[in-house]
Amino acid sequence: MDTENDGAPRGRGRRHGAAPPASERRDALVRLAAGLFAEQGFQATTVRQIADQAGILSGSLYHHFDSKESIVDEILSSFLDDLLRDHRAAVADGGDPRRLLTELIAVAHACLEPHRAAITVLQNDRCYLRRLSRFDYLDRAEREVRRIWTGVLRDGQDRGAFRSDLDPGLTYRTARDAIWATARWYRPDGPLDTGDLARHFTRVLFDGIVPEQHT
Amino acid sequence: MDTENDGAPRGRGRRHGAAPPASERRDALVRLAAGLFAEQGFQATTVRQIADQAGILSGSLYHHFDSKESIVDEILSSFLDDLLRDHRAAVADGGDPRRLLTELIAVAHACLEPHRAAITVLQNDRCYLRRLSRFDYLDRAEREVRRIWTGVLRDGQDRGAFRSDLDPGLTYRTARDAIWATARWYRPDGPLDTGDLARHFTRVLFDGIVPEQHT
Amino acid sequence: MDTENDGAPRGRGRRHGAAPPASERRDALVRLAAGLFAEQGFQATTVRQIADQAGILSGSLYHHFDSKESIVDEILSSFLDDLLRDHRAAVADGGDPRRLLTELIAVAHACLEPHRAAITVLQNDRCYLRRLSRFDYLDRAEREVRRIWTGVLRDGQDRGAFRSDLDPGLTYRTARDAIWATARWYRPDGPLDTGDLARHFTRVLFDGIVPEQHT
Amino acid sequence: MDTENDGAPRGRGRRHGAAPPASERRDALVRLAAGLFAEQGFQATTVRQIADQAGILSGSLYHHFDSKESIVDEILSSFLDDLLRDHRAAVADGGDPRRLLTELIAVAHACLEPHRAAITVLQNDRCYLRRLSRFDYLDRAEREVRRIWTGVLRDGQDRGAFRSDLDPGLTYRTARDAIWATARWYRPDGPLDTGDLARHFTRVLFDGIVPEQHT
DNA sequence: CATGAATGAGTATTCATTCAT
DNA sequence: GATGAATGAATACTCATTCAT
Repeated sequence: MDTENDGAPRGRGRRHGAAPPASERRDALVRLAAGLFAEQGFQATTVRQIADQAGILSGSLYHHFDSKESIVDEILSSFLDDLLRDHRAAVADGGDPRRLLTELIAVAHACLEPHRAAITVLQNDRCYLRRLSRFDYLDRAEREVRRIWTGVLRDGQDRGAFRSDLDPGLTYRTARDAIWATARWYRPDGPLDTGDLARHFTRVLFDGIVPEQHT
Repeated sequence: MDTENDGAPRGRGRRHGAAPPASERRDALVRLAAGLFAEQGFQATTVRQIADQAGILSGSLYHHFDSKESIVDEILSSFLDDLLRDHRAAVADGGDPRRLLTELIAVAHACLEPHRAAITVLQNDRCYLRRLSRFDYLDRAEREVRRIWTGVLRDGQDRGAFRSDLDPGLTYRTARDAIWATARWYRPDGPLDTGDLARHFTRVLFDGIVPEQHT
Repeated sequence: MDTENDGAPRGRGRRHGAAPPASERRDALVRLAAGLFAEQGFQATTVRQIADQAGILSGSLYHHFDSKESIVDEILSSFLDDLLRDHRAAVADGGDPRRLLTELIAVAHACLEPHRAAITVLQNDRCYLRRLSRFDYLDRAEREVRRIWTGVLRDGQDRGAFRSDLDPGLTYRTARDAIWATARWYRPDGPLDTGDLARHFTRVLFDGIVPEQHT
Repeated sequence: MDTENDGAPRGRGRRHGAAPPASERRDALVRLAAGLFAEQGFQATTVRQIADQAGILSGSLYHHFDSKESIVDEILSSFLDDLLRDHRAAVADGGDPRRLLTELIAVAHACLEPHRAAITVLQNDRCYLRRLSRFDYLDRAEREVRRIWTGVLRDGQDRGAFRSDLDPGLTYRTARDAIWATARWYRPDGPLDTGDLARHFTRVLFDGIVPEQHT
C-alpha cells in the first residue's frame, strides 16, 4: 500500500510506515522542531518559532513538510518505532522475569535522551493528537507496550518472582508514568545519566525503599 | 488604571489569598471549566467551549471572571491550598518516618478526586503557566512539598527506616510523578478508589514488587 | 412639540430643548461622568467606570439615563446653552468692537471652569459625535458663535479698530482654538484663574507680544 | 519569550530610534492608517477599517506590523523626529529673538501638511497614548520643544524684543495650541497654504490685531 | 432603585497554511 | 528552496445595553 508518490519532495499523503524523504536540511528542521516541541509543547509551539530558529520564513517550512502535524508525526513515529523494536527484542527470547523487567526498564530509560521531545509531546499533547486519525498508531503502540509489560509481570507472578498481590496493570501504569515523567526534568548534562536513573528505578521497584532486615 | 471594584461581581485585581467572590453560578462555571481543562488542557480549551457548555455566550463569562487565567487560577490555588495544608498537617507532629511517608502518599492520593482537573492542568500546562508571574505560587508550593517529602525521606534514612543508598530527591520525584500521572487515567467510577491506589502505591514503594523471601 | 413623557423617570426620546428630569442623584451622576469624560474622552470612558465611581453596577445607570450618549448630550447641551446665551448677551447692545471682543473672550474663558468636561469632549470626540444626528446642534451652535465673532471682527475692521489686513475667519479660528485648548491643561487650583487667562489672552491678541515702541 | 526576528518582515521588538523595515507596501499602509487616525482618532479607528481600505483582511496587517500601536508609533515618531530636528536647527545659531520666533512658527506650520495625521492623533489621543511606556518619547519631545520656545521668549524679553509683562510659558502654550489645532481644519487644497497661515499667525502674535496708531 | 446575569456585536490579535514570484 | 504577501478561521476579551428579580 501507498506505493505512489515515493521520491516526491513533500510527504503529502504519506502514512506511517513509508519513510519520509531524507535530507540533511529536513532532518535538521525536525530536530530543531523537536527541541521546541519538547520545551513548549506541540500546540504551544508555532511554525513561526520553528522557522525563526531555522533562519527562514514560516511559509518556507512547507517546502519540506506538509504540515505542522507531519513534523510531529515524524518525531513520534521514530520514537515509537525504536521503542517497539527494543521492547520486542527485550522479551524475544523469554527467560527470567526479573531479567526481562530490568531490560524493559533499561529500554524505556534509553529512550529518554534520543527521544526526549517525543516523550514530552506525548505527555503534554496526547489528548489532542489522539483525536486525529493520523495518530492512531499512538494507541496501537501503547497497547502493545502494555501487553509486553503486563505479560512479563504476570509471568513473574506465576513463577513467584513478583508478589502475587499486585495488580499488573496498575503496576505497569505506575512504572510507565514514573519513567516517562522523567523526561520533564531530565537534563543530559546533569550529574546522572539515564543508566543511573534506570538502576535507581529498578532497585526501588524491585525491593522498595525499606531495608530488607527492617520488616 | 484599573479602578477598584467594591462589591462588583468580577474578581478584578484580587490576589492569591483573598477569597474569590462566592456565587453558586460562579462555582458551577469553575467546575465546568475544570472538567474541560482536565480533558483538553488549559491552552487547548477555549472560552467558547466553556461558555457553550454553560449555555451562555463566551463574552458572558467575563461577567464572572476577569480572564481565562483567573479561572484556572482559582482551580489551581484551591488545589495547592489543600495540598499544602494537608502536607503540613501530615508532618506537623513528626514521628515514625514510615508512618509519615504513608500519610504523605495518602494525602496526595486524596487530592486525585477533588482536584483531578488542577493536577492534570499542572502536568499539561505547567511550562506555560509558570511563565506568568501571577502563577509564581506554583513553584513556591512545589518547593515546599519537595522539602517536606525529602525531609521525611532523609530522616527515615538517618533512622534506618529507609535504605541509605537511595537519592531522596530522585525518589521524591519518582513518587510524585507516578502519583500525579494517575490523574490522567483515574476515573472515580472505576473499580478502584483512591485509597486502594494509595495502598498499592505504598506497598510497591516500601517493599518493591519482589517477594521478601526471594532475595 | 414633545409634550408627552414629561415627568417620566427616564429621558427616553427626549430632544435637546426639553429639560431632562431633574434629580440630585442624576445630577451627581452627570457630574461624575463629566469628570471621567474630561479626563479620558467620551469614547474611552466606559459606563462601567462611571458606575464604579458612583458605587453602583453599570446596568443600574440605565435607570437614570437612556444611554451613554444621553449623558454626554446633557453635558454638551448645557455648555452650549450657556455659551450661546452669553455670546448673544455680550453683543446684544452692540457698541465698541474692542469692548465687544474683550467681552467675547471673557465669556469663552468663563466657560473653562464650569464646562471643562464639555469643552474637552468636544475637542477629543467631536469628529465622532457629529456623525450622530442627535448632536446636530453642535454644528449649529458653532456656526452661530462663529457668526458673532466674525461679525464683531469685521465691524471692528470697518471702524478701524482692528487691522484690515487680517482674515476674520482665520483670526476667529485661531482665537477659538487657543482658548478651548486651554481646557486640556487648565487646573482650577493652579496659580492663574480664568480671568487672568482671559486678560493675558486679550492683551496678546490685541497688541501682540512686541512692545509698541519697538516697531 | 519573544524570539528575535532576524530578517523577518514584522517590526517586533524594535525601539524608537531603530529604523523600521522599509517596504513600499508597508509605507502605503502607514499612510493609509495615518489618514484614518487623523479623521477618526487612533482609538476610534479599527484595524479592520485600515485593512478594508487597503483591500486586505485585518489579520493580514499583522504581516507588516506588530500591533496597531506600532503603526501609530511610526507615524508619531516620524513627526517628532522632524519637529525636533527643525526646532534645534532653527535656534542653533542663536540671533535676533524675533527672527528665531518667526522661524519656530514657520517650522511648526511646515509640519501641518506632512504630519497632519500625527498632529491630529496627538491632540485627540494623547491622554491615552501617554499612559503607555512605549510612548514616553512624546512627553520628552514636548518638554524639549517647550524649552526651546520659552528660551527664545525669555531671551527676547531680556533684550526688549518682547513685552516683559507676558508669561513665557503661557504664551508658548497659547501659540502651540493655536498652531496645532489648525491641523483639525486645515486642508492642503484650500485657498491658503501653510506659509500663509504662518505669516498670518506671526503677524497677530507679534503685533496683535489692533492697528499701531490706534493705541 | 438596584442587582446579577446575560446578550450581541464588536475589538485586536494569532497562526497554520497557500501561492505567485 | 526561499520570499513576501496574503487568507480565513480562530482566539481572548470588551462593552453598551437589557431585563427578570
